Amino acid sequence: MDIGYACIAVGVDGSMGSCNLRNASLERLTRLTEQNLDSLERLIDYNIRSGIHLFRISSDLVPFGANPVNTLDWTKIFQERLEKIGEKALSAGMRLSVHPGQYTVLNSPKDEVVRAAMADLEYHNKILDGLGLDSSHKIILHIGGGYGDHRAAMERFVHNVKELKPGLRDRLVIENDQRTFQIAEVMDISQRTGLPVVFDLLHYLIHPDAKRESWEFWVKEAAKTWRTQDGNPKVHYSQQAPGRTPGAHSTTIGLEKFMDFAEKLSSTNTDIMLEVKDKNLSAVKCLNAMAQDKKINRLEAEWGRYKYNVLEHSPNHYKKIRALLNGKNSYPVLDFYNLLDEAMAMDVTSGNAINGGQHVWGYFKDQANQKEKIRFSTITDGIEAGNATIQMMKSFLFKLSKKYQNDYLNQSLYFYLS
DNA sequence: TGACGTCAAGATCCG
DNA sequence: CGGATCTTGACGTCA
Repeated sequence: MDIGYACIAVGVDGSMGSCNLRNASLERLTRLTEQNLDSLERLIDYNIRSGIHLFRISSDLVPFGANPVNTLDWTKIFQERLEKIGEKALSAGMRLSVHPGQYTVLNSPKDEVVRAAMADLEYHNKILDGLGLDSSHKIILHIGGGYGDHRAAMERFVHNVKELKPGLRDRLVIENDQRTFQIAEVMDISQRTGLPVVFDLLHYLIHPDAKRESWEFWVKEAAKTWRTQDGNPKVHYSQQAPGRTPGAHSTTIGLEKFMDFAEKLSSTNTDIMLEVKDKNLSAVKCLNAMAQDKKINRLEAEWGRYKYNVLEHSPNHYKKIRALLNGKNSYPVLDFYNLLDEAMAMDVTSGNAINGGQHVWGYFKDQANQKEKIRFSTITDGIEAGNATIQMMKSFLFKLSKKYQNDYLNQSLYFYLS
């Protein structure tokens, strides 16, 4: 079982640059694509360092990659680059995927929308082809609109899938959505197209099938649709953000619920793609929860990254977690993350923020110059007086961390989470 | 016609 | 002028 996350990672320079249609010159598109490949490689490197073997590549990799305005032969131009990145991921045992969003509608009654969807699928397929990946690296697609007649809409989907070229079709996987096509309908389309099914748990909970079969049932049924050449079955897992509109993803994954889910899958070789705001952070959390080697150093490494965040949220939790990790022979993964999540959900008071900032300042106070010393005390005084912000303090400390090349702080999440 | 979701570019505001 | 904050863009469907 592999556990992964989508598109971007907290603490990694992996953002995808874009531009608007008006100034999408070929020069700009070339430059952006090159920068985005740099970002992709940094993300892959991070995944390898972190033991993450499942990752979704952002659709923004090539700006306007499916738009006629982009006439770049980018798979040729960046062929070497793509192959190098693909090889790196493959040799680390990584499984990659892409996921066109809600606006890629293959079953539209409008010809031009279908053509655009096909172009978009071609674009996504070119990413995976360019990276040199086989058909176990998937393109996950929703069915599309209902148009007041699901039967006809499903018929159009089945018909249009058959129009796709074989190399692309071999990569395609279909997913249940939270609005229109529930899992039983998607399974029906799978029967008629041979496409494997990604079961999305949260979509199912919001929009279940008419017979209300259990999710355990559907996970098993969906797993049967995956052939050998498709690789391991895959599910999407997310949790509802409390008090937000149904389907909104939670900021982080609650571990008890996740472990209940994952333990029921553990014998099936199913991969779990997390959809959650804190991305890689939850992936590492869930990997640690399911780890075979229950070594405390996993949690200690996490603590090293989170400790100053915890301190600025709650000194009390900071103490509790330190005490928890003193028992060197145990592996209190659930207690650890429960305390961590509880702390991170608390409001940051200015007093606690300054306290946290002063701990971090401790790394620099001997090497800092006079101007920097004055600046730090001006900011901390200013926070109490109301004319400086916690953000100002943290971005100043971030500058110092980079300037003085503090490796321990540079891998900390202190500068990336508020 | 706007809401939906997502991210970053672009625009504007602030001291 | 630099940094923080708001708005826009790109996509298609549906109320």
